[in-house]
This record gives sequence, structure tokens and C-alpha cells, in this order.
Amino acid sequence: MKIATFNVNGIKTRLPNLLEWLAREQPDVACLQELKALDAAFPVDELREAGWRSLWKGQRSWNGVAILSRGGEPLEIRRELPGDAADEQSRYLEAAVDGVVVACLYLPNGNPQPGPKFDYKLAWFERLIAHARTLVESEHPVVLAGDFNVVPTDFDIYNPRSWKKDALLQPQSREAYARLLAQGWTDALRQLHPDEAVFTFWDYFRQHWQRNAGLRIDHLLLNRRLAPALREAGVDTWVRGKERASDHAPTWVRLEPAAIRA
DNA sequence: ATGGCATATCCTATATGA
Repeated sequence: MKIATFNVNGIKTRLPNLLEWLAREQPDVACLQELKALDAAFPVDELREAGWRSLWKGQRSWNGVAILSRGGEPLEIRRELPGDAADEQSRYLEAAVDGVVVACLYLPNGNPQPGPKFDYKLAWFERLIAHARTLVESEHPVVLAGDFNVVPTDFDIYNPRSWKKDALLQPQSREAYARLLAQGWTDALRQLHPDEAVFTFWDYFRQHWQRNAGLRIDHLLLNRRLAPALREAGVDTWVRGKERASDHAPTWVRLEPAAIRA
């Protein structure tokens, strides 16, 4: 079973790119972020014709998340992160898909920092940590997948120097991510590639893609019940090299079905 | 310290992203 996360940076302009990736890599479940589209603009028909069932939560211009499945229907568990009824940003979707609880999240960027956007990021992170606590020891297999907007360590970026003041590298952001992991989550990419620089995002500036000057900010975290099923993890970097690509590449894990059911 | 680029929208401009 292959579960992927992909920040598409606009579902409307990225649809051909997305369909090409889905057809070629055939993930069983795909979590999408940054739809940048209202619910009514989600391409549910095009995806259905390509064989994908969708659950989505849109928003005008910004944010927006979706969970796609080519197996069973994604069964909605919740469509917002608990803890702030006034938060109207579409950044969280949780569903049961083929026996796995899949949480698709788009953690706030937080720039510029310091400032209200960074405060919102840290507050959102605390809400995520509180909710994740209820999932990590679950008897069900759970994966937290998405764009966390955190570069966990200096090893997860081509060169931290020019990003030192960025919200993605701040000690508070990293401390929150480390505290989340410490609950018992397995960072799948790092677990299987401990000594390898792995990137999932290359910005559009200064030929960063051509120079492989990237960041690792898209993560898949497995709870204790699911971690033993982990077999492979990777990044479909070829997608980043396409015309009109998103600045993120799809990131994925492959899980042993028998170990999920066990 | 700034800007480089890409996207969406109330689009000869502005906000957001990371």
C-alpha cells in the first residue's frame, strides 16, 4: 500500500501534472495541499474518470486539502483540527481509507517571523500536537501526512545559512516538530534514509531546482501501530522537473499490507 | 536587507507562499 502527500500549489493549474503523476506512480492514497480553490471548483469529475475517489475541503485563493483514493471510498472522520472553532482556514482533513486513518494536513508557513502569522503557526502546531496525542497510541494504523512547513534539522536543507531567519527553520518550529515526534511517531523518510539528504521542495528562485537546492518539509509520520509496516519511502522528484510544476514533489511511503492488518 | 518566481483574485495591483 502506497500513501503519498503532494502540495500541488493550485489544483486548477496543476491538474494535468497531478493526473500524470497519479497514472504513473499509482499511489493507493494521495493527500493534497494548497488546492487554492473553492469546494465547487474541485475537479471531482476529472479525478473520478481517472479512477480516483476524493474527499476535499477547499477555500478561495489559499490553503485547501484533499484525500484521494483508488481503492475504497475515503470515509471522513473530521474536517478540522480541534481546538479553535474560530479558525476558518482549510488545513486539515482526516479519513479512514482501506483500514488506515489518514490525516492530511497543511501546517501554516508562518512567515514573516516574528509576527501574527508565526504566532498562528505555533498555535496551530500546539493544536496538532494535542490531537496527535489521541492518535499515536491508537489501536488503528494512523499516518500524519502533509506539508508541515518545518525543516527538522540543518541536514534537511541544502544550506541553512540564507534561511536562518525563515519560519521553517526557527527553533520554536523545530522544537514543536521534535515534540510531536517524541510522542512516538516515526518520520518515515528519515527512518529509511538516515544518512541521505532528502528534499521535497525546491523554490522557484535562483534555479534552485536545477541546482538541487531543496528543503525537506513534506513528511509522513506513522504511529506505533503502523510503523512496523514501513517498507519503502521516497520522493517522486521527476514531477518537480516537469513543465509548470509545483514547487513541491510528491513524497510517499510503501507499507506491507499484511503488517497493516496484523 | 532585498529579491528572485508562481499563483489567485475585486487583475495597468496586491497578497501569499517558503
